[in-house]
Order: sequence, then C-alpha cells, then structure tokens
Amino acid sequence: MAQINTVDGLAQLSFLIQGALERRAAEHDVSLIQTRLLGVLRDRRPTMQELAKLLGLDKSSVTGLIDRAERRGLVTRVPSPTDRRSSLVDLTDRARELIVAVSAGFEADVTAMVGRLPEQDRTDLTDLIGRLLTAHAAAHGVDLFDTTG
Amino acid sequence: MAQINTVDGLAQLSFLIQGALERRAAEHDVSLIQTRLLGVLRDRRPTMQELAKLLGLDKSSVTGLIDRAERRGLVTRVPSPTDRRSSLVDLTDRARELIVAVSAGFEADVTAMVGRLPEQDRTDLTDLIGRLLTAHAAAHGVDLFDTTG
DNA sequence: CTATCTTAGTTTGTGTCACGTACTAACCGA
DNA sequence: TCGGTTAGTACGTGACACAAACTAAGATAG
Repeated sequence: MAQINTVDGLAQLSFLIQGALERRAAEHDVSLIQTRLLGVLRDRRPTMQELAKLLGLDKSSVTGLIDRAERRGLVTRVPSPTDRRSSLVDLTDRARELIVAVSAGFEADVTAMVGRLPEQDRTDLTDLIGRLLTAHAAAHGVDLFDTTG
Repeated sequence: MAQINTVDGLAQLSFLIQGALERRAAEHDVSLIQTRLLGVLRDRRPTMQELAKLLGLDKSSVTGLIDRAERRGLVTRVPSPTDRRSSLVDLTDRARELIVAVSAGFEADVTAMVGRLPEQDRTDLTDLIGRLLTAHAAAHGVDLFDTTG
C-alpha cells in the first residue's frame, strides 16, 4: 500500500473516529450532534447564543437542538439571572450518566484502535495530537475543549 | 493547559477535521455525506448494496442519497450488465471537478493546521496516522480507502 | 418447468437536523 | 421614552436516516 498523505489520512481518520462515536452514541439512542452537545456542556453552562458559536450552528438550529434534548431530559433551560431575555443551558444528571456510558464505549473503540500500535507510537500520537489541538486553539479565539467553563 | 488524553484528543481532532471538510464542501453547495459519497466513488463503481456497506447506511438511505446526487448531476445509475435488478453508481465529470475543488480547499485547511507544527512533527504525525489506518484496515475486512476499486 | 426463497432496489411514513426569515421580548444608548 | 440592538423562538423547507412494506428479478428445489 502506498503511504498515504496527511490530508487524506486526517480525513479518513476523522470518518473512522466519528463513525465509532456515532455507533456508541446510537447504542444509547442519542445522535452524534446530541452527544457533541453534551460534551460541550460537560464543563460549561452557556447561553443559547454562546452554544451556537461553540457548535458552529445558527441560533435557530440551537433552539431545535435544545428542544429535543430537553424533551429527552438531557438538558434544562435555566433563566439567566442577569438578562431576562436569555437562558442558560445546563446538563441533567441523566445526561452526565449518559456521557459516562457513551465515553466508556468510545474509549474501548479508541483503545482497540490505537492498541494495534506499539507503545511508543501511541504516546507519540497522543502527544502530537495534543500539540496540534493546542496550536489550533491558540491560533483561534474559541476553544471548544478548555475547562474554564 | 493539562495534557489531553488519546480518547478526547482523537474526538476533538475528528470534529475539527469534519468541520473543515464540511465548510469546504458547503462552499460548493454539497453536504458532508455527499462529499464522502463522491470520495468513495472516486475509485469504485459499486452497486447500491455495496455502497450501503461502504458508507454504513441502510439501503433505503442510499436510495435517497443517490436520488439527490443524481438530481444534482453528480452521479449516474448504470444498469448492471450481469443483474437486471442491480445498478452501478458512477461519478459524472462534474463530480470529479467538484472533488478537485473541495479537496483543494480542504487541503489548504489541513496544511494551515499542521503547518503550525515543526517539520519533524508533521512527518511523524502523517506517518503515525498512516500506520493507524493501515493497522485498522488490516484488522477489518473492508477498507474504505483502497484503490483497487 | 414452476413454486418457492432470496436478493436488489424503491416507496412511504416518521423523526432528526440545519437553515433563513419573521417575529416577540428585553436590553441599551441618546 | 424612543429607536436600535440582542436573545431567543416560530415557521416553513430541505437534507438525511431509518424501518417496514413492496416489486422485480435471480436462484434453487422438486
């Protein structure tokens, strides 16, 4: 097999990862975007507007997304104490349990995947991805993954 | 920032990559799944059934996907010469041009992203991803990305 | 050869997801 | 308090995915 280039490699890898995540989420009857929503909310309690930016969606899309998540008991809309127009989106306990369950399955997939590589390669890969994400976060303002909530 | 683990890193990276691909595809008014379809068809001419397996979709989903792609002049249904029930899905020239255009944009994104890393890291990353994909393909039967079409 | 079984694909109905536009309510600055 | 902005929702549309029911054609058993 010819050595693959960075562009195709990253594209293929991303489909692989997303596929695993989607399957694991589906085991618990949640979609990929709902799972992503929960992941973003794990350490934040944003307004609808902030959520739209974090997810890269239109605000009207977020309304529907949160409607469906709320109907399923995964999030709640909390009125903002400082702005009566605004609501804060908060995870329910049920959602936190769901995150743990989906994460466990997904972690097993990733472990199996990278487990085929030798130990040194694994740590190298994790390290490189960490550096890539850090560099990207530094170059852009928004960071989907910080823990400063 | 605390060093991220492999599982979260891969998840975040995959969202980053898919986001870039989706935006580049949207510039040419195609969706992510349509783009993925075209990528899969680049070096194949599968039946609807085979396509369903390659994309991990239900056969009825593929009917709709191909309907829309055909309506946009991206693919054609060619009757199978050996089985009158079956059709082969083929790319149009217009689709091949589209692939080139979307790829160019996406490649620019990836280049910009990994361009923030030192040269050695870049080659290491590409190499590691290649090894990961190769190992995964070896462990599973199907390989979405071979060129044996 | 035909009755039956299986396979390829479509149709139909349902739900999710995303968007743009139009709207309401609330905030804010002059 | 008036006019402009901002937060969020409502509505209509289209893409996407699924399951179940269906048609047509291939395959197989007798």
